[in-house]
Amino acid sequence: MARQYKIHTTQPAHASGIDYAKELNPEQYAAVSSPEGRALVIAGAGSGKTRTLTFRVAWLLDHNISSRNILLLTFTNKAAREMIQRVRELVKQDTADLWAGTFHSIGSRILRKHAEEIGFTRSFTILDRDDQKSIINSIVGTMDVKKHGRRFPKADVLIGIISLVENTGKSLEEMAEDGHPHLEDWFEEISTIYTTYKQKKIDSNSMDFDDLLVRTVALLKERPDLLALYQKKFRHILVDEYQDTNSVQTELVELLEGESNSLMVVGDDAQSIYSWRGANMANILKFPQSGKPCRIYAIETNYRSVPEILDLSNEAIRANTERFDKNLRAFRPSESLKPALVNVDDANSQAAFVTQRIMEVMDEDNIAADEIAVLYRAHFQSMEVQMALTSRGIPFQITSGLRFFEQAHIKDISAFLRFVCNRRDEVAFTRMVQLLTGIGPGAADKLWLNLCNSGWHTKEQPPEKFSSILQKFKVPKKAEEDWRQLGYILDELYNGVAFAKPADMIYSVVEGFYGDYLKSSFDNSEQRRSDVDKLRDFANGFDDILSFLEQLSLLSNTDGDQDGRKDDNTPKITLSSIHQAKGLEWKVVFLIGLVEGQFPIGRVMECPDHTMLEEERRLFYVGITRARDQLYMTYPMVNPKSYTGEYLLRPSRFLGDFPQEMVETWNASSSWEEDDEAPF
DNA sequence: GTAGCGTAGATTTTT
DNA sequence: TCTACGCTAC
Repeated sequence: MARQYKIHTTQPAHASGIDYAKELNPEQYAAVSSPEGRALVIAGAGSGKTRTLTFRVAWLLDHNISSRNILLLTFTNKAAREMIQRVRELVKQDTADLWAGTFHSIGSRILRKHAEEIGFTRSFTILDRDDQKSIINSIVGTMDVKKHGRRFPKADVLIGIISLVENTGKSLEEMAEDGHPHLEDWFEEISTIYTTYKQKKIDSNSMDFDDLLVRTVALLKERPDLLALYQKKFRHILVDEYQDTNSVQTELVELLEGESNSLMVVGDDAQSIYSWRGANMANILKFPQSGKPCRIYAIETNYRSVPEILDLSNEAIRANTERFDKNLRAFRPSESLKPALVNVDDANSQAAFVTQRIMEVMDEDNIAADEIAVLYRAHFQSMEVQMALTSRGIPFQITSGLRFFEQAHIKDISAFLRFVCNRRDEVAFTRMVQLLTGIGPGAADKLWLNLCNSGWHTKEQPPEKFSSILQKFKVPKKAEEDWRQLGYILDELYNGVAFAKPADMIYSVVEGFYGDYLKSSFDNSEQRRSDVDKLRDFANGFDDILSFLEQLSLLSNTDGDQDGRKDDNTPKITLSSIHQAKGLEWKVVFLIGLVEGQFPIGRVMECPDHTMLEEERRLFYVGITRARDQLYMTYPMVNPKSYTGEYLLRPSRFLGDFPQEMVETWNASSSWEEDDEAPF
């Protein structure tokens, strides 16, 4: 009898030991194991997009791709960090060589390396919105635009126009032709401001966010040798949230892709919500039509939401015309609990409803506070909810417009550090010296002019001590003592040879000057003081002042809570704009303020075509799909403090996009005895 | 030219 | 609620 001998046909095990076919569903597996070349992954909401991307990185590492040959582009720094973290847990391999981050941070990284070659220094400053604003305002101040009689656009508007020009690659003229109302009347002036602004950035060795993209692209285009270098490096490029890329970002990606590199883009056209920042959904819709062969993978199994919520979201987005047709299938079983459509009297009763329901859900369903979110179109809609939660003592965190790193006191302190590193940083200098009593905008400008005329900052070597430099300049009598003190502080930050450590710099500034300033200038100085201490804690993680400053300007607030302002571990309700909620999920979600004029926001109605309305609808879709188990959609019926005179509100048109039997209607009216206000 | 105070006016979304 | 601006007194 013949002997039975079995040959094991198992594949050679991956170094990581991951069984990909088992860990992933067939849709995900197909994408993860895609061969080299171009690939488009359309991953619906809650379908495990991040999981797919992290496994893709692991897969590459398992197939002998070195981590230094991978570039991972994400929408936020936080997303990049989390993905790297998960990859590291998957494969026990060093991933330090892997480049991962936002387009802006990658751009910044490349530009730092080659700054000298394009007329900047390594220590160039990154300008945030606030910095841009002061530059623009100072330019506008030198022009006389008042005499024309008509109101000249505000700095914010001007920045918006300039940014759109940079991010779309269009010229000002083209923008004007596209019917930008602000541009028509003031074309000459805006054009001058634009040119001056660009020059000012160069003079002050500074770049704004747009420069980080535009200049990177320009550098790679002008320098084929560098381009070849980076193309050789990034054999595999992965891009997350591709639906929210703008044309400059696409250009950068395609440059790096070159002829032979692999490019995988992941996204969901239904979640494209950043067109106001120049994002172009056509980038993902037309990705397969570039002429290069492209594989397309669709991931349509939703693991997040119960069918009742998922079906609603599918219906809600259907009214849009511009989209890949897809239908997400629910993995989870039905809970037979329909999403609630709640009408309330006004914003106050809306807040009362949300608060009361939150307490019930926490109590009865035993759901933790950090599993609950209140989402809205715009931050002002959350005011009443904030107050209601506060008065009931329910802890919440809000990812609001005022971001940690952009608060005045944080920016004041970083102005000192910025100036010491980049002596051409006019914004930092003028901000810093205006903190001194007796020096206002006028004196600050004059001082800067004198400094520039002395030619001091062009002398890189040997650097004189700051105190002796400052001594040469006359300041108003009132400011003389502070001025001397400023010199001493700056000497502590930079002693003529080396920079102090970031945390020590902050200490010097606070002890030497800013601590007293805080006390005398703000009524909530203790709060601000503790923010400053948090900033110092954050700085403790850095040895190098340049990378500290870079992080300071590149981290957004959603990133920041991980680093800068982690205070305690009590679970908290989340209050967030829908934009900032992208990519996140909660068991219970409240979508509030669903009325015409607020959501969709008023101005989209003026727009002749449907593109803006469709984007609002996608935003609504993103909101719905954040919910796992319970969804409450509320709409107030009156707005007593309306500025526009619209007293009666109408429910959002989006609430009519789905069959009404998909939701349960709630009438939440307040009972008088509990109300503070009498009916008369 | 600056500081301090009062009032009107405003609110989309952010790397 | 907060902020940006203009007015007034130094």
